[in-house]
Amino acid sequence: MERTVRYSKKREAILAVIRGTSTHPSAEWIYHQLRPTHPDLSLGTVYRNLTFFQENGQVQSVGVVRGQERFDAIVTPHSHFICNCCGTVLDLPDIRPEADLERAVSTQYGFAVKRCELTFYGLCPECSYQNQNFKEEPLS
Amino acid sequence: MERTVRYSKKREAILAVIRGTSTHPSAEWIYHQLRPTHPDLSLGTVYRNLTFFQENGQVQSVGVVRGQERFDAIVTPHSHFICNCCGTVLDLPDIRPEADLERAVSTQYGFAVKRCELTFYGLCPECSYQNQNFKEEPLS
DNA sequence: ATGACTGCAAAGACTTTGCATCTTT
DNA sequence: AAAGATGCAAAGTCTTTGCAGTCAT
Repeated sequence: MERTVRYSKKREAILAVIRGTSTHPSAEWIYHQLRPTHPDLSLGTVYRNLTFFQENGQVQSVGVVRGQERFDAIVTPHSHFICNCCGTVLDLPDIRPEADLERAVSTQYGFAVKRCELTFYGLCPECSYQNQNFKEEPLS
Repeated sequence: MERTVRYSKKREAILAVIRGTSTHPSAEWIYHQLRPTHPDLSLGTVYRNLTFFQENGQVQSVGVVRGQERFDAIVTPHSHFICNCCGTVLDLPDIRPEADLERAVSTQYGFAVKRCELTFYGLCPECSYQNQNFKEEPLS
């Protein structure tokens, strides 16, 4: 039996926050964003709804950056850049792996590919400028 | 002043385990692997050495899969497939994003790109076969 | 009225860290 | 002897979960 989904004001607000930002927010970020207008919101509810949205394909995980999972309301294929210094996650709308690759993985290896993530790591312009010493390895 | 690195038997053993497997192991996996031969090994030491190897470019993180960070001793560019069902991480030696893309990200966006990760998600052959129902659900 | 949704706080899972001890050089 | 590396356990972070109360249908 399918679960009946009910309306919830907080769920709506949480999704609106995710859709209204390009920061690829963490659960904590969403929580703090909503706290002023929803003083009784609980962090657990944010987590529960994030799971809900992922199961429903409304939100995708961008991966874990510095210990926190980051989310994205844009579920159409696109790539990301993650700054090793400040942890910022940015969209790269134009950058996309060849469509052939996904098919190649399916046929060559026999995998049922659902989706594909292309992520670049490095330094964003601000961090490159401010922090020349930060040359070495990812914090990711 | 640079830190002086000293030899350590356990460090050597840890690296050998990572290099000797294609499972893209987690800290816990490495720990259990070594426990029989090194009964006094501590999990903290595994973590400390994983950080060390990453800082030295001997090991790279493949990302966090089901809450555990996974590592890879192959640091040359290659892609991965991650099974949503069993969590297996597999190498895709032949699959590689176009070299142009990395350059494009640098020039178009002004990022200092250090590296790039291409990861495919889906079901591995075993899981596709065993668990047909699994494809119905838009899973995490 | 039913069962979905939530707040709260406790529990869980993974990782980091402080300190005394042991090792390498 | 000096400084790095480790064991141990405590602490830290992030996330999940149980339960009782609230809300949507």
